[in-house]
Amino acid sequence: MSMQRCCPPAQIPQMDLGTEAELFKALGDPHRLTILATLDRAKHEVCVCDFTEALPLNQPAVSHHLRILREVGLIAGERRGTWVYYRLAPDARDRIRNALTSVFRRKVAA
Amino acid sequence: MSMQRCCPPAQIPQMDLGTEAELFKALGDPHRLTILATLDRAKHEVCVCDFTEALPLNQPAVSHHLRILREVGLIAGERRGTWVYYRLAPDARDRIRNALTSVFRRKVAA
DNA sequence: AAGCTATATTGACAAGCGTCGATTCAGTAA
DNA sequence: TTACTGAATCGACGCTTGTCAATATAGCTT
Repeated sequence: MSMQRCCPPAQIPQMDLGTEAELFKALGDPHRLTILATLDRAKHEVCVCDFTEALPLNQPAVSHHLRILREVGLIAGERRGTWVYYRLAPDARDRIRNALTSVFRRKVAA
Repeated sequence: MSMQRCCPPAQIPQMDLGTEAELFKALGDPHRLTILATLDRAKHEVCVCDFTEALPLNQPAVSHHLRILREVGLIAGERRGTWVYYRLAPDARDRIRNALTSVFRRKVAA
C-alpha cells in the first residue's frame, strides 16, 4: 500500500528576516545584554568607563560590544569632553517589538 | 585644574543574562526566524520535509537549525511514522517575553 | 528478512565572533 | 607645543557557527 502524504502542505512564508536576525544576533551576548539592562535602568546616561570597571572585559572589548549595539541602532553614544556617554536609543524597544511581530504575529511580550 | 568626575557612578547590575543570551542567539539566524514564523502561522504542525523544500538549505542543515530551536525549547518535534512534525512550544512566547523583561523592565512588545 | 524513505548525526571546512595587546584618535591641562 | 587620559580602532588568536557531503538511524512496505 502506498504511504499517505506527510501532511497538508504547509505555507512557508518567503519573507526576508535578515534584518530581524541581525537585531537578535546583537542581543545574543550576555555582556551586551548587561549593557542594555544597565542603560534601561539608568536614570541618566552611562559613561563608558563605568562599563569598563564593572564588566569582566578590558576597554577595547567593551568598546567592541558598544559598537555592535550602536550599529544596530539599539544605543547611542555622545562624547562630552574626555568621556563618552551612552544611552538606550529612544526606539530601541520599538525595534525589538517590530522584529518580534515580524516573526510572531501573535502577542509576545507584555 | 583637576578634571571633574565623568558622571554620577552608574549602577551596573550584576545579573547573569547567559540564559537570555542563549535564547536570543537562537533567534539570530534568518532561516531559524523563518522556521519560527512558519510555525507561528501554521494552523497545524509542519513536516520537516516542508522546510527542506522551502528553505535554500539541504536536509542536514534544516535538521541542524531545528535542533538548535528545539534545544532552547522554542519548538517541539514529534515523530509519527516516517515523518517528524514540528510545532511552536506552548511557552515559546512566554520564554521570549521573560527574557526581554529580564533586560528591559519596561514594556517592550505589544 | 531486504529495500526504501524521512530524519538525525557526524566530520570537515570556511567564515564569523569574542577577546586581548598594541596602537591611534579625541580632548583636557599644563 | 607637550604630556596625559578616555575611547576607538587595528591585528592576531582561539572558539564558535553555518553549511555541505557522507553516514547512520527510525520506520514503512513488501
